[in-house]
Amino acid sequence: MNIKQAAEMFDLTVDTLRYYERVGVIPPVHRNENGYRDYTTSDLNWIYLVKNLRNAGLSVESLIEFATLAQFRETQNVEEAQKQVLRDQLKELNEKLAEMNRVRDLLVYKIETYDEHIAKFKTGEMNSENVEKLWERKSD
Amino acid sequence: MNIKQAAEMFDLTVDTLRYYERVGVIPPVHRNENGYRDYTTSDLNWIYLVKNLRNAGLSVESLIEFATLAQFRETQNVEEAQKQVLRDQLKELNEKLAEMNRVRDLLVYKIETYDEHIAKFKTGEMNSENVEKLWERKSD
DNA sequence: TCTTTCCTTGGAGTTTACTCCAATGTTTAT
DNA sequence: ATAAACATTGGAGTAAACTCCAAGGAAAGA
Repeated sequence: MNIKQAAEMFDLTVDTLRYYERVGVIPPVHRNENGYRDYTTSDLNWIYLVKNLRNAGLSVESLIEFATLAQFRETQNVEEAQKQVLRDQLKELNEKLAEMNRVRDLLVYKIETYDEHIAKFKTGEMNSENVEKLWERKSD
Repeated sequence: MNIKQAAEMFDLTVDTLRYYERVGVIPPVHRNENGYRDYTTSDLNWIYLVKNLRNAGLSVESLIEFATLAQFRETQNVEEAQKQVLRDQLKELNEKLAEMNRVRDLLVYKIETYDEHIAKFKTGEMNSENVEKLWERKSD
């Protein structure tokens, strides 16, 4: 499968796919005689996992760590090392989930109470002067 | 309370606090006779909420939308409009949570099965050539 | 064959969210 | 009174993660 098809498959751009390969988020993809990338099922599986982990908020850097780990550890236990990285990322993810659940509860509380500190804006202390660039509509 | 104390209270820098005010994430803070900011409890409550929502992954842009909404709607129902924005952010948050839960399940599955596409790295297809900048250790 | 559409690379540009700096003024400590 | 430690602003710089571009080669359709 060529790069365009692979990109479409995961709703990524070809640039992103090349970028991921360049920085080491996904392993080097095999090329045909003209140097064109030819994505295998294995490659597509990688991309699928990477896309999911990125969506979940994991950094490109930690995905690179996962992807390159095997090369830089002089260990017999590459598989175990890699599984450990996945476990680390799972732990990260679980922590993020816990934090987000906490914030959701806070938000629910704020909506229910709509308390004084939210009502501050009613006093007109907020104005367009205060807004640097977004919603550029000064005095219309 | 001065800006340094406020920053310390939430483990933010004074620059970040000024930045938030400048772009409209928090309302303008009252100044004393010399133009120094003096944070009220209301301001601190704002900062607390903002910090939490940022931690949960909401963008600065959407926080600005929340903060400035009241000014740009010629509505009597400012409170209702603001509550609606909070509800929208809650919805966003819930969607993110659902997605992250899904990814967590995927990760658990990958760890359990450690399947073929992860094992690809064992073949040595990954090398330092592939790693652009991180872990800069080309043949040491 | 020619035009369109793909592919390659290296490198430059963009966006988001800060983060730092210079120049300058104020408050606090010695 | 003078130094240290605060404060202010406008604007420049930075890191992460793309995103775009130029120059050129390859493949597929009319």
